[in-house]
Order: sequence, then structure tokens, then C-alpha cells
Amino acid sequence: MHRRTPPPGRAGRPRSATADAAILAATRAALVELGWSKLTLGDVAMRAGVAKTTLYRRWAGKNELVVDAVAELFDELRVPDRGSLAADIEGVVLQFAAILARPEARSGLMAVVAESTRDEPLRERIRASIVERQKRLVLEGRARAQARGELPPESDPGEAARTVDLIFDVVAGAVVHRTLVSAEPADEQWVRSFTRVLVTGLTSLAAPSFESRTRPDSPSGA
Amino acid sequence: MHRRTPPPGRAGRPRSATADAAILAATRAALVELGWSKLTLGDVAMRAGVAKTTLYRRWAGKNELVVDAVAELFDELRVPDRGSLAADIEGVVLQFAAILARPEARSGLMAVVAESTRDEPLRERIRASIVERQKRLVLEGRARAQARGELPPESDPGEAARTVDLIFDVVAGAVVHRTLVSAEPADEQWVRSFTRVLVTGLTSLAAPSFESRTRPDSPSGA
Amino acid sequence: MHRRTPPPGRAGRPRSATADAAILAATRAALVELGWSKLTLGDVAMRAGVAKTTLYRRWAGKNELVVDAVAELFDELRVPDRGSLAADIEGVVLQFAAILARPEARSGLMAVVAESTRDEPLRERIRASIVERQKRLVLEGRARAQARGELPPESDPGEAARTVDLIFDVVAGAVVHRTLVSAEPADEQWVRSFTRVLVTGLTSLAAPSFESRTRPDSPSGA
Amino acid sequence: MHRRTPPPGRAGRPRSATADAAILAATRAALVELGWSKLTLGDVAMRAGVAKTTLYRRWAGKNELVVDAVAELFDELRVPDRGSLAADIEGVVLQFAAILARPEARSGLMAVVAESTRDEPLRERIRASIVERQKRLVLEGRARAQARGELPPESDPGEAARTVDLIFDVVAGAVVHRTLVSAEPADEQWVRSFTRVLVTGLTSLAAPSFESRTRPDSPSGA
DNA sequence: CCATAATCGAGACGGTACGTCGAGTCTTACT
DNA sequence: AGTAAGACTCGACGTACCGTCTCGATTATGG
Repeated sequence: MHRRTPPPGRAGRPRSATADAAILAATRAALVELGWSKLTLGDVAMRAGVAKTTLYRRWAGKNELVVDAVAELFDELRVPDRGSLAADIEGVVLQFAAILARPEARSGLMAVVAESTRDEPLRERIRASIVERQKRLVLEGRARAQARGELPPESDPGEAARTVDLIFDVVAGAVVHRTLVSAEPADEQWVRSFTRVLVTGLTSLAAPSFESRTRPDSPSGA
Repeated sequence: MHRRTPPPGRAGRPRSATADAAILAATRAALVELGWSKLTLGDVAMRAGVAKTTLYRRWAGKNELVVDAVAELFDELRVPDRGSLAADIEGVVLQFAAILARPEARSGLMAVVAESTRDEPLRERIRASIVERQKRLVLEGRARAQARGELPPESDPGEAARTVDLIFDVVAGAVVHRTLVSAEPADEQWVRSFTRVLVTGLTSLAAPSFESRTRPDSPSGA
Repeated sequence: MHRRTPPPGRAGRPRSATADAAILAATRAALVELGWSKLTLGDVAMRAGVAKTTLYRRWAGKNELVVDAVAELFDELRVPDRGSLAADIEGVVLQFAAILARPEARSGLMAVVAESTRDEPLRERIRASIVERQKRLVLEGRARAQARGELPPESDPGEAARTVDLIFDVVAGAVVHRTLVSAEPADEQWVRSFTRVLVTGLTSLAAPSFESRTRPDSPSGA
Repeated sequence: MHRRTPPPGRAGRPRSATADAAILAATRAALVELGWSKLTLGDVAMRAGVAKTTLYRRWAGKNELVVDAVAELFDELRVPDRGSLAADIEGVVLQFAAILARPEARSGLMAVVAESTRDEPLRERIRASIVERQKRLVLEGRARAQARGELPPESDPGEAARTVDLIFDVVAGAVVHRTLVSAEPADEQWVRSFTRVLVTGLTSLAAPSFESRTRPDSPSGA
């Protein structure tokens, strides 16, 4: 998907189908053992039982390869139905924290983000295959909360999109910072406190009028 | 401070005092021009007008050097007195976003965080010279809010410390994610939305009874 | 021949054939310009239009490279047929002196001999590719003298081998010492005196009885 | 003698007298352990319990230091009185070979000779402090042989000087080559063969008429 | 069923940076 | 002024990866 595509010409030997998966798995294994900065493409090729040329034929370089290898990790995230918006968020956040506790994610994710600060196509690739791809979680959670009546249906589509982005930045950012920078576990206690702040803030932000129906003593009159 | 320290013995030529500042400045300049991954210590040494060995005599490697070079950037942050907790937070967040918009911070910060996932001493160094060092901002903001009567004095010290950590993770994480991953500007509009969520969440978390007692109307009088 | 040999496996790109000659020529050029101690492998690689790694792939280090580069110089030595043993020796010695007058030989030869005093494999390499290789000159000269009747055919093979070694040590040693240590030219006059001493000594050593037959006024009656 | 001389000015602390001997001894010890190419001046200074500056104040560099350290080794050579020219030569050659068997001489001597091919002052220093200094041995041996009547008194002084040079080049060159290049021991058997060739050649060169007059039989009684 | 053509493993290639080491100089405080 | 200590600039070391290339050997499809 995000790889160097073979030219559409039809003749010649086709690319090995199994190689891709082997390479991505080898990349994750190398991330676990060595971390990003000591991971070398020659080593990945060897682990995958593949020649270096095969690897370069399909990916432009280390960064692109690692993005793909890491992106797959986040596809296993699901929004559990725990009965309330707060409980749903807690569930997703705990899953997210669990992934960030795995060394292949820790090592790779921040590194490619760092690289992307000077490489626009790489940033776009990260956005597309990780960030935008996982915003499905926010959309799904919001839909479920709306179905439950916890949140009003969005009126302004632009405002709704901005809110999704804000939520994603706050959730992903806070968990990453807690896990990787502060190096403290994002355990149940922390997740509960975090979620409480977030949900309280969000509901009051979302629709004072809607909210004031259910919580008439809201502090925000602005 | 976080460098290879000269043995305390008095004999011999002392280390050049000006070299340190020149090296850190050269490091930041190289981060701006080249970014972290293309920054080489040989190049930094040349820019600083210093031999490579001098650099290695004082820092263990690229990571430690960049941490020190970046850490200095955050020392200029101040908590402005804008009259209310929300306005104070907005002010600090905007300053923080402005620093993260500078290429020397963008390139370096995430890279060393990434490296620190496999290097415990490096993580501790980051914590000490960046994270813990800047928690002063949260403490100062809280004290000012308490003086204004916006927040109750903390009763449980352990709980208070956990709250400081939580606030720091949420603020720093969200701004970093917005700026570096989503690659959207943390502009006034975004900061206002973010701050509103945060302050609402925090005040209700801190002491709903206290808050509702003293400020039944809007918290912002500005 | 005396180099790091590629593994006999056939796979992969073969080593460039032209690189070897270019490297050895570049080594000699560098010896002329810089001498042994200021010769650097990086410089040799650059002169040869070759990467440093290519050089290290084929030779273990500076010493081995210089031995090979210098050894080739002595392959041009020939035993001229000048009609008598003494004249033949004079011819070879003059050629040898001419080679030692060239800076690429002067700089390199003594240096690798010096290194070989602490490096047994290096000494063996020098012996094989320079010393033993050039003993052909002594053998050829002796054969021609025997054909002329100036020397008797050797009876004891062991003794004959020892004599070849002795001659080589005396000739090579004397010319080298004259040229490099005393720093006086090994010109015609010196070569004539040296050869006279050597031939007189040798013929009397070789076979007094044989010699006394043809030169009844020989001083040696032993 | 061959060192950097202190300026004749009288003021200030005088140079430590013991330092010189300590440095030269440390140099020889380092030659034994490390050989010339791995010998470092910092290491020598440390062994001698002296600062690097002290060392550089007295010698220009590694080569000059090693020449002085090695030159002292040859001062112990003596011409023994063994009753005949041939036996005297054998005695000196064996002593010379014994010195060349010591690692501090092997490592250092050839190295500085190699360096001297591109450093005229260094060559002159070697000539003065080693070569010319030890020609005393040849002079002494000749005088003793003349006193015995084995050699005629020299008539032409120029010719006599040239012969001394020739002998020195042959003897020193052959022993060095045997010992360091061929890497065979210059043992009694080899020395006897070598001496026989040399003496026979020399006596017939020196004065055939003189020799045949006084010693019609074999010159060697051995 | 053979020719064409793209793929594959292997490994040499020209580069660039690494982190270390030694040379020789300079700057301290002390003697 | 000499000394021990040690920081300084400079330049080479030998290694490791990068990303490209050149091999001979496969392995598909299309003529």
C-alpha cells in the first residue's frame, strides 16, 4: 500500500508474496532486540532470509519500512462496549497503553515521528497509515455515545471534525507522554483519572445546552 | 551538569569554559539545518571551532549532547499572570507550542525520546533536565490559581503530586502530538478549545463541592 | 597471492580485476611522495579511485599492502651474461642498487622489515614474496658459472643451499647497508671492490681443490 | 649530545639530570614490549615518571629518541684478542648478532633507518651516533692484525678509508640481513663461513703480493 | 517450448560517519 | 625557568552501514 509498487508491466518473474510479511515480521523482531537506531537493513534482510536488494525494491528506506511494520500493530485496537462513554474510553486507552508497552512499538514509533519532522512525505505516510487510520476509534466511540444519548448529534460538521482531532491529540499525546517520556505505567488508576478529566471536559465543551438539560449546574456559561 | 565531569583533581589545564556554550549552540544550529539523523558530531565540532575529541571528552555521545542542547530551550518558559487559571494555561501552552515550532526543538526532542526507550540513563537524563525541571510551571500556575481562590489548597500531598504529573502529561502530550504528529498548528483557537476541556475537567476533578460553592457562575471573569 | 582471498564461493559480484593493479600503483606513488610513515590508506584509496573498504577487503593493513607493492619492483631483476662470474655479479648488484635508489623501494623496504621483527606472518610474507623469490638470481648465476667451469658442480645439496643463503645475505645486506644506512652510492667503483672480495672469498670457499686446479697460484692451500 | 640543548641562559630551574637516563631506559623497555610502531611518547613519559612536555623539551620526536636509546646498545661492543684476524672478526660478529637478537634493537634499528630515508638530519644522526661511532671496531681490528703481521700497513689513506667503509657495510649488512630479513640465527657455523669468505676476500684484495710473501700457506689455520 | 524479462540471493562497490588513538602544543599551578 | 598534569587541535585509524551495482540463477508469461 505504501510501498514501492512494481511497474504494471506484466512480463518477468513476479515478486515473492511471502517476502513482504517476512520482512515486516523481521523488522519488528529487530526493533525488539536492537531498537530503531541499531536496526540495520542488512540485518533485517538476513533475518527475513531475503537479499538486501529485495528489500530496497519494495521500500525506500528504513523509515518507510518501520512505519509499515509499526502501523500494523495498531490495527488490533477495538472499541469495547462497556456501557458508558467513560468506560469505553478507558477500555481503548488501556489497549493503546498496552501496545505502547511493547518494545517494537516504543522503539519505532517515536523514531519515525522524529524523522518525520524533516521529511514531509514520511509525515504524510504516518498520518495516513497510523493517525487517520485509527481515528475510526474516536468516530466509533462517539457514535456509540450518541446512540446512548450521552452526546448530542453533531450539528456543525467542521466543528465535529475539529473535536475528533482534539480528542485524538489529547488521548494519544497523553498516553504516549505518560508511557514514553514520564516512563510511568498507564495503569488503571491513571487511566481512570485521565478519562474523568477528559469526559468531563468534553461533555461540557460539546453542547452546553444539551448538557445543561441533564446537568443544570454546569459551570460554563461562556 | 549532565556531562562527563572532569576529575576533581586540580592539576592540569582546566577545561575551556567557552567551549561548552559554543558546542551547545552549534548543536542547535546543526539541528536546524540538518535535523537529528543527519547531525554528525564531527560537524558540530567543526561549527563550534572545537576538535571532535573535546566534544567526546565532555559528552558521552550524540544523545546526551542533544538532550542538553534542547533542554536549554525550555528554560525560557514563564507563567504569565493573565488573571485567571484558564488564561494562564493558555499563555503557557502557546509559549510551549512556539518552542515546538522551532526546528531545533522539533528535530531533537522526539529523537532523544525515541532513543530513551532503549537507554534507561538517557531517559532519566531527559526526565531530570526537561520534564521534572519544567514541572515548576504547573506548580506555579496552581499556586497562583489557589491564591486567586480558583482552586482549593491541596489536602492530600500524594494526590496533589499525581495531579501535577497528570496535567503535565496531558498538556505536553497533547501539544506535542498536535504539533509533531498531526502537524497542525497549535494556534489560539486550538489552544482555547484544549484549555477549556482541560480546565473544566480539572476543576470538576479537583473539588466539585468547592467549586460549586464559590463559583456557581462562569469560572472566567476575563 | 598474499592477499585476503575472496571465499571460493561463486555467488555475488566478483572483485574488480583492475582495482588491484591501481591500488599497488597508487601505493608506490604514495611511497614516492610521502614515504612509509606518512602514507595513509585513505590517501592510497583516493589515489587509486577506490573506496577505503575495498582496500581493506583485500589487504589486512598497511604492511601487507606495502610488501606487495614493493615486491613487484624486484621482479625486473635479471642476470646478464657478461662473460664471467665476477662480471655477472657486478651486473646484478648494479641493478639491485638502482632499484634501492628509487624512493618507493627505499621508503618501503626497511619499514616493512622493521615491522616484521614483531610480526611473524609479515616476516614470512616478506621472505616468500621478496627473499626466496629473488634467490633465483643466485641460482641462475651459479648455474652459468658452473657451465663456464668457474665453479664446480655442487656435491652436497645441503651445503649448496647454505651457500646460496650466505651469498644472498652478504650481497643484499651489503648493498642495502651501503645504500640506506651509509647513504653512499653503490657506484661502479664500490661494486667492483665488493665483487672482488666476494668472488675471491667464494671461490676459495667453494672448492679449494677444484680451484687450485685451474688457478695454481691460489693463496689457499687448505 | 644529539638532543635539544637547553639555551645557555642560566636562570631558572635546571633540567633534571636523572630524567634523561630514565627516559632512555623507558624507551628501551617500551621497544621490548611494544615494538617501534606501537611505542607512544605518552607511554614512554609515563614509564619514566615524567611529563610529556619534559620529553619534548629534550628530543624532537620519536625517531630522535629511539636513535639515542638504541645507539647506547652498541657501545658495549669490544674487539676481543683471539689471536688471529679471522678469530677476532668472528668474535665481534657474534657480539653484534647477540645485540641484534635483543628485541629493543631489532624493533628500533630498522625502523629509524627506514625513517631516515626521507629525513636527512635523522640519517646524519644515525651515521654519527651509530655507524661512524662503531667503525672504531674495524680500525681496532685492523691495527691489531697489522701488529700481528697479518695485514700490511696501509699506504694510501683514501683507499684505506674506503676499505673500512666496505668492511663495515659488508659485515653489518650481512648480519642484519641474516638476522632480521632471513630470520635465521647468526650462529657459530654461519659466522665461521661468513668470516672465511670475508677474510679470504679481504686479504687477497688488500695486498696479494704482501700476503703471498709472508703467508704462502693457508691464511686460516682453523 | 522457447524467448523475454523481471525477480531472486549473494556479495563487491563508492561513500560517509563512527568513536578512538596518538602526535605535538598549550595552559594551569607548583617547585 | 623547569616540572607534572591534563586539555587542546589535528589527522589517521579500522569498522559499520548505507544504498547501488553486478553477477549467475530462477521463474513467470507471451510468441
